[in-house]
Amino acid sequence: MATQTARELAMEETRARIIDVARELLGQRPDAGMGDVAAAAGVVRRTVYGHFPARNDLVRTLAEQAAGEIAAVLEDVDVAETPADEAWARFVHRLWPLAHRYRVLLALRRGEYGDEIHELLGSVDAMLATLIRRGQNAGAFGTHLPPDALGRIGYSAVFAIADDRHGDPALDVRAAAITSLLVLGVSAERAHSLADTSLSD
Amino acid sequence: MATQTARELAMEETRARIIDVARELLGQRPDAGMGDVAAAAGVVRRTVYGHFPARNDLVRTLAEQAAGEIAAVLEDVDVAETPADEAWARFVHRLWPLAHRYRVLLALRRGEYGDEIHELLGSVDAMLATLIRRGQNAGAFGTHLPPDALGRIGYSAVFAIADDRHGDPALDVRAAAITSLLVLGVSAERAHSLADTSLSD
DNA sequence: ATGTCATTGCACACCGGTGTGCATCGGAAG
DNA sequence: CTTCCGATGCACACCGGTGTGCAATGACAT
Repeated sequence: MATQTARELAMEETRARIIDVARELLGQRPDAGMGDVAAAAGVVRRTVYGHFPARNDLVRTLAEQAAGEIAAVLEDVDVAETPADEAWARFVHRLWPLAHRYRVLLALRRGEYGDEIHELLGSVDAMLATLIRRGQNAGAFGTHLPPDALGRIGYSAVFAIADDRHGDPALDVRAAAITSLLVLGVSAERAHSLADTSLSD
Repeated sequence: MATQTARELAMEETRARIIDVARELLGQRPDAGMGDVAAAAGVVRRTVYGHFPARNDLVRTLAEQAAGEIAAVLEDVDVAETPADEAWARFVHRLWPLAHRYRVLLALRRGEYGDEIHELLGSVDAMLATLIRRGQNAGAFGTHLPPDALGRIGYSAVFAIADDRHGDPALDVRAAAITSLLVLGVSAERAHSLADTSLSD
């Protein structure tokens, strides 16, 4: 019902491929140019401009996708019935593949592409802070930092580990879950237990 | 015995001022140009090139200073007699002013200025890993990550907090110490105790 | 007083990335 | 078969930053 003609399909496929390689390429080299993106997508520079009039439009699309996916995961995981620390553990496990997929977020987060785009991540931060606050009120998380900061730091720990480790994914995600839980003030025992039980989820 | 003439002194003063503002400016905006640096130093662009033939020379100087100062602190603090976790707490307290001074390090660390400069930070990483390994062997730190990675992540946590918090320095450094100790697998009680006793040091 | 030399204030050439214009091709749509 | 239209391959202008060249200035050294 949405699209029909093989033409439109092929066009969307091209656009999708551009987005894919851009996410990958800008993740590794945030200052890559439109020419690099085009080459990686097996397309001519001019064609990229056909889909994205300006570089910023491309980046914004990436940011929107990332923020959307992460927000969806967070919303899905942060239900009032589950303890906050368990919700966080689940969050990290489901965030993990995205953390690699959206290495661009590292660049986005530090505002490398301007404020407009940086603010797209704002809603994620807000949701994160809410979860953290809930955990602090329940005594599950520490209060060595206010909720919003604790959320950002815990979140950045996950990305830092994703950026650092490139071994067995199963081992790495476990390390990320444990470490980020420790950041939030969860005890080592509880952190290990959560990381293990969330694996079988 | 080193330098005498007022001329040479004034020149060194100019050079020092350029370095100072460059550290500050590139810390906030890593992509600032030589023109920006010059303007901030109250000098003409051409003069900056007089002291630093290429932009990279300026950045390298900054990186060398930063690596040197941090290595000095680390060497000073990591003595075999003190428990590793206490050494870390002291390290964070003395690193804290530098973390603000050398916000450039954030950019350096992610290799934004090329590999050559990135490697200047290598010795710091190595010293960090040694300290962590000592702590792990003594049971003071966790083993959820290998020593080198744990060192980098703990270190990056400190910088992440420095980047995030800009309130009361005394409170912020305490939060940074506690949080980074938690990352290393130190218990919350011990972390708080270390953060407090290191304050009176 | 004379010379030295860091700094100045231009001038430039160069480069790489951006974004646009336009004629062209070729396959799908009608 | 003709029309449509996305992709191509050029062209180009523009911009901002880099690094250099050089004459002029003026403070300091001798």
